[in-house]
Amino acid sequence: MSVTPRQRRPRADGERSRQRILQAAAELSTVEGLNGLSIGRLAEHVGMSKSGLYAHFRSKEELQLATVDVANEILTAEVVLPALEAPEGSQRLIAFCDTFLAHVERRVFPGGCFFTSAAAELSPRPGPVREAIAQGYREWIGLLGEQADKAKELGEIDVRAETSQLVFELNGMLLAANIFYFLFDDAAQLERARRGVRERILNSS
Amino acid sequence: MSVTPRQRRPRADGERSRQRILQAAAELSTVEGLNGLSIGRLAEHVGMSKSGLYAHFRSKEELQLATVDVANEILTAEVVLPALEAPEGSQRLIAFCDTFLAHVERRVFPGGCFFTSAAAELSPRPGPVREAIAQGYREWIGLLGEQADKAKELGEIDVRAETSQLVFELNGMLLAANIFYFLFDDAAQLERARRGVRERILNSS
DNA sequence: AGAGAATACGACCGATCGTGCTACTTTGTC
DNA sequence: GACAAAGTAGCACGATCGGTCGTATTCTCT
Repeated sequence: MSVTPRQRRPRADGERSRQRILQAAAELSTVEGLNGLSIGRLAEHVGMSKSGLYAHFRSKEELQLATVDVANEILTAEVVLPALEAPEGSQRLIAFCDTFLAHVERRVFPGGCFFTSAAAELSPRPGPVREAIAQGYREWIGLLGEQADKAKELGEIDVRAETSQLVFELNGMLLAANIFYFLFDDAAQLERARRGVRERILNSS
Repeated sequence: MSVTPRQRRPRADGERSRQRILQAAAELSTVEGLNGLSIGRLAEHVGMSKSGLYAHFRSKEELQLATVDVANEILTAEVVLPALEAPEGSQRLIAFCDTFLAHVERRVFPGGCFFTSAAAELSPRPGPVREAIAQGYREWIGLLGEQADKAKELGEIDVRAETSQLVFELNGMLLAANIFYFLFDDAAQLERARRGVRERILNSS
């Protein structure tokens, strides 16, 4: 029969180290890239030895997958949760976009949205890490879609508007704002997204 | 006084090699990344030795800058020129977007638009290479802006519409289509962009 | 308090990184 | 046809890559 693998409880200090590592990995990889970030530099950055790092992750890929997970948690805390204060429907839809752009501007990640840079880097490279990124993006798209549908129910936007199309366009503005904000070092890009989001939603009503 | 350095013409075969190298570099870097692409793999891919490759470029950065240049030329040939057949104004504006999306779908670059992936990778990394990418993008944005302005003159779109805002949103759709097309392996993303572009322009009239 | 797992380290592995140097072949110019 | 420059390969360098191993320390559970 299947045996319970008798997993050992991790130690408290180990869990703290693990978290420090993953936090740093999520931040650094928005600048260096998920693949470009090397174990050595990461270890040095958190003040550990490479081999000490390997006590927590058996391979670089396992580290990358865990990094995607904590990046997701950070995004939830910094972008999703704050937007839940807005009432459901188009207001919350706008709030999601605003909190997203705010987290870019506040440099929660030094190189912009983690999923944006990871998706751009890994989208042409099939494998488990790309799948994890894709899954994260699907959830985000789902969140936006939910509120778009809710907005239809509430009569805030036309029921004939196609949700997937609307969400695609909103996401496009967020993507462009994120990349061009850093490429041109120009905050006006964020402002254009904020304005575009509002007009696009208003135009669907 | 200053002496004319009596430069010799480069050899024809050398120029051919150089071109082969840069063509391969432009293609490979959309998958591996401009930084992730190593001299060794590139040399192997074009069937040369690393040192043979290095006769053409004094450093990796010089290779990257030259790669941006040829990528620009490829984009001009594959995206810009074909769109010039469309009449100026909103039609050519749409044509630019269509030929862009077509070049993504036709896999002119195996990992999607060169400038998109390069911008995502290098936008948080200041330096000459990022500046070259930014300059390339400025030219592209300029092209779109020209046609938007022309469309205003022709009365095809409302003169009160802000060109920079319109171009930003169009570009966002192209960006999103490019990345999500590869991330989700889903051609519907391209279709959404084609539709979104048309509706966005129509909505400005 | 003692046992044993979890954590962390330093040393080390083979491979590959970007980059020089040297030598040989090929080619354009006078 | 001579000669210099351009092109290419071979080889080697110091650094770093992802990863392993043996060992010492520290926490946690009984």
